Amino acid sequence: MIHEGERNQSAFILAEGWACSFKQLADGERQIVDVQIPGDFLGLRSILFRTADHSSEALTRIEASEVLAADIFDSFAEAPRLATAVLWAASRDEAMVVEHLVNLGRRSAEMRMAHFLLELSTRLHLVGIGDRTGFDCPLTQFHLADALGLSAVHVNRVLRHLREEGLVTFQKGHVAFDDFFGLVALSGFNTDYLDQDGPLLR
Amino acid sequence: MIHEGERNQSAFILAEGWACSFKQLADGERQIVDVQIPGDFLGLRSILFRTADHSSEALTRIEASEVLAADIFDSFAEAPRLATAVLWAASRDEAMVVEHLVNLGRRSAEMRMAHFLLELSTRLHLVGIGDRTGFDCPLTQFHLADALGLSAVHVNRVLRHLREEGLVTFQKGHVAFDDFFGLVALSGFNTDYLDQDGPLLR
DNA sequence: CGTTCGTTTGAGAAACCTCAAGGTCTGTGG
DNA sequence: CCACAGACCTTGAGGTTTCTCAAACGAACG
Repeated sequence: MIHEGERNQSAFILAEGWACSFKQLADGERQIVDVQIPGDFLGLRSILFRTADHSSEALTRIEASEVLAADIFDSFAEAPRLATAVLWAASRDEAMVVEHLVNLGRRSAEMRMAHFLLELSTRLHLVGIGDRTGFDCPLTQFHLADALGLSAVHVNRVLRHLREEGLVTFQKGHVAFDDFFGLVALSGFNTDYLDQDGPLLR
Repeated sequence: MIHEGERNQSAFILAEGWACSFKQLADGERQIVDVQIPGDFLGLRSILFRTADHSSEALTRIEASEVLAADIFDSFAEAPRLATAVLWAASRDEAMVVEHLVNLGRRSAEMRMAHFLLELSTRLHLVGIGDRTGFDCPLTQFHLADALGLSAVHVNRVLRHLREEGLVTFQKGHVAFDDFFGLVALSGFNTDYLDQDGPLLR
């Protein structure tokens, strides 16, 4: 959908399915920057920049509406509030990346996993998918490894440990929260960076 | 200047000096998200969100001009291109955070350090400070540790090793590149995410 | 019925951390 | 001028986390 280094890319709004954005390193390693779920903007940075600085990939079959760069810029002239709204969306995106940065920089593997699953759950809940008991998740352990800066082997051990501790069970594409608040306590998860109730439109 | 959790914060444009934005964890650990140098926007996210999701701190004596949220939003109505420019600035900001994320997730301590110093050098050069031989830098090893997700002790060892390898010398507030291209090769540094030559204004 | 993809487990190694102790430099008050 | 405090840097020793390599297992699929 979006390829790092290519020019004149489009942005999309994801209507159905999951995708992820990532950066690939020269040695073949990759870092997943964010996961997109229905309702999310996809590739906004790649239209503002001449060349895309990241890649995107579908994780499931997806439905998305293309958003042309020209349409966005034109709309700013007609509806300034829309500019504020788009800026807000970009900022919320950045806030999530920042939280992921904190995750990688200052939390242990288990805290990272707990935090990641809780963020996903919260975001999915906002668009009406899943609940506090769990959610369906198409990510493999390899995806989790690339997102959390871990090896796939270690991801497996971390998941086993969280399961044995009675906190969360991630098997066969389903995340089941066995102790939601235990997970929150473990990870130090705080929804402030997600719970913004929309752009300030005066 | 900006405090996580507080409301109705202002944004600034840094005219002189250095600052950094960071997030503090419950256990006292902190993660530096980004360093701001002259010319950088500071706290844009904290005016779009009702409450600031991060804190900022001055690293030197600084001079900055306050930018009122209302002024920004009002200007969108009068000059739609300004909206595009601000959105572009926010996106460049995000691109840097993304690159830091890759740094923490997929690079070794030495590559992180090399990448970080090269990014700083490149950004400083863009505003006319420092050159390929080095630059003055007010960051302590504690700051580097908080930025790179390492312990201060390990930062010290990494710096020593890079110095012994003849790559870079960071002492007494000055970074001296002993082998600029060796550092670039080590870190896999690529300026694409910084070199955007300004917003696309048609 | 073999292949592929994802998961699971073990064993040993590497990277990084914590604790602890000194060292250097700078500013400050006596 | 000297003693002292505080901030920062440096080094050692030992411990923990996470990685790599290797092997095997199960489910899905042609």
